[in-house]
Amino acid sequence: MVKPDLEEAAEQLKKAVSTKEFIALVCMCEADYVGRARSFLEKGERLIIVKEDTSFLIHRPSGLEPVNWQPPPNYIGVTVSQDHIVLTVKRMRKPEKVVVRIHCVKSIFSGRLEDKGGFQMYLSEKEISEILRRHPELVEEGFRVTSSEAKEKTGVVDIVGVDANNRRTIVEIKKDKAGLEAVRQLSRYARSIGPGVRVMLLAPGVTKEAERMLRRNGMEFRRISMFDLTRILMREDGVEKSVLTRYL
Amino acid sequence: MVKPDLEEAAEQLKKAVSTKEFIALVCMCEADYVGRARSFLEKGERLIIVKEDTSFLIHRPSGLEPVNWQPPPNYIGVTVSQDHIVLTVKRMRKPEKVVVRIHCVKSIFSGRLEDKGGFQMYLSEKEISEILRRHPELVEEGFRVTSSEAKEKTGVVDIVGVDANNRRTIVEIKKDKAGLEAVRQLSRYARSIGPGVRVMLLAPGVTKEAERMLRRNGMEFRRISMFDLTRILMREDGVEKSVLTRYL
DNA sequence: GATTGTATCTCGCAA
DNA sequence: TTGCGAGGTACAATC
Repeated sequence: MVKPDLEEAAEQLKKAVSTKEFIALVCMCEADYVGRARSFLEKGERLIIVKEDTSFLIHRPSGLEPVNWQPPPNYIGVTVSQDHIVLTVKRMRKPEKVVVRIHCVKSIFSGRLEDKGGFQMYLSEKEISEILRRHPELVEEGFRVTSSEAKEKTGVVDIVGVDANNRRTIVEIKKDKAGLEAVRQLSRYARSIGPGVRVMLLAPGVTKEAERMLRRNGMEFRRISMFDLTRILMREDGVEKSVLTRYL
Repeated sequence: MVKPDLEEAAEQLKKAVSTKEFIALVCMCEADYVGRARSFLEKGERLIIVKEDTSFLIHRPSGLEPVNWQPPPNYIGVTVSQDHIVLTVKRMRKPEKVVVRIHCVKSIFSGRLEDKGGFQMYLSEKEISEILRRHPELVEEGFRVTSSEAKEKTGVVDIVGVDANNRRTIVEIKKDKAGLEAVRQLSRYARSIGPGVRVMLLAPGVTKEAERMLRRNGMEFRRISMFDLTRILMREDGVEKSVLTRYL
C-alpha cells in the first residue's frame, strides 16, 4: 500500500496511459459524465480502473456495478492542475465522455498484466442448445433435430426439428425460469413460422403468468434438468468432475 | 506498488475480509464459477475486487466487463495452502459460487473507503418524463398531463394525458433511437388500455422497421430534441452550465 | 454502421 | 420471496 503524493501519481499515470498499461487507482475523486445522459458524482473515495484496451471504470466501495464507466476504445487524457489531476476519458466512436478530478491518491498500481489464460463457459444457453442437438431424446422421445440456431425473420430459434409424428417443432431454451418475455419471443417465432407447428419451451421452470400465456397460445412447456445436462457434459467433454461436483 | 510475499498477502486478506474492508488485488490467479452456468478461467494476471458489501469482481487486463463476479451478499472465505491462497465467494441467497486460487500477488490494497458523495443523473428516461410533465407543450400544443408513470397491467406508461381535442393520449419516451422492442412495448400498453386512445412515441429517432410497425398499428412518432430538454434543465435546476455545455 | 437479440445480465419496485 | 420491467445496460451476430 503506497500513498504517493499527487505529483508522483500524476507522473506514473501519464506514463502508464501513454504506454497503455493497466491502472488501478484508489483515490478521492469526483466525476462528471456527459453522453446518453448526464451525471455528476460528488467527492468520495473510489477505485478507478483503466485497462490496456482503454476500458474505463469507477467503482464505489459498495455495489457490484460501476458508478461510471466507458467501453473501449477511448481517448485517455491526463492533465495536472494545482491541487488535482484531471483524467479525461472520451469514447472514440460515440459522443460520450467522463471527466474525473482526482484530489488525493491512496494507492496506485500500474503495469502490464500477462493474461493468456483461456476462459471456458459451460451450460450457457448456447451450450445447452448444443447438448440437446447431440441428444435430441432429451427434448422428447422420437424427436429429431433438423437445424439449430435457425434464423427467422424475428430472431434466432434455438432448435428446429420434427417430433415422432413428423410434425415440425420449434424449441426455445431458457437457462433460468422462463418469464413473460421468453413467451413473447417464442410467440413471435411461432407467428412468423406459421400455423401447424409445435412450439416447445424448455426451461428449469416457468412463472405463473408465463405459463398461462403459453397455454393460451397453444404452446408447450417442458422442464429440463440442469443436473442431467451436467452429467452428460461430464461424460462427454471430460470436464473435470471434481470441479463440477464440488459445489453440489 | 508493493509486491508482498504470499503469506503476508494472505494475512492482509484475512484481516480485510473479516473487517469488511475494500480490497483491490492484482495477482496471478485462476477461477472456477459454478451456479447458473459453469466456467473455468485459466491462470493469468488480473485485478480482483472485494467490496465492503461483499460484492466481488475479477477483471482481466482488457474488456469492460468482469470475467467473473458475484453480486452481494456473499460469504467470503480465505484459506491458505502451501503455494497459493484460496478465495471463496459464495452467494447467500442463491446457489452460486466462485473459487479463486491466487498464486502470486503483484499489488494489494485494503482499507475502508469513505464515500458519501451523492450521485445525480439527469436526462434518464425518468428525468425526461418529469421535464415533459412540467412542460406538456413540448409533447404537443394543447396537451395536458393527467398522470405520469401510470401502472398498466403490462408495465408502466411514461405519461398519460389528453390532447387539445380532449382525446386520451398515452406517451412513451425513449432516450435513444427507438427500436422494435420499444414499439412492441407500446403496442402492449395500447392494447391493454383499449381502442380510441392516441399513442405517441417520443424519441430522438426511430429505426426503419420500428417506424413501419408504428404506422401499421396506427401510432405516432414525434421527435424530441435532447438539446432543448437540456436547455430547460439548465434554466430550471441550476445545473452547472459549464459542465453541461463543456462537452457539446 | 445500423439493427436485433442475448446475458452467470444487475437493479429496483411491487405484489 | 418472486416476478417483471428498465438500463448511460454491454456485447455479439447479422444485415
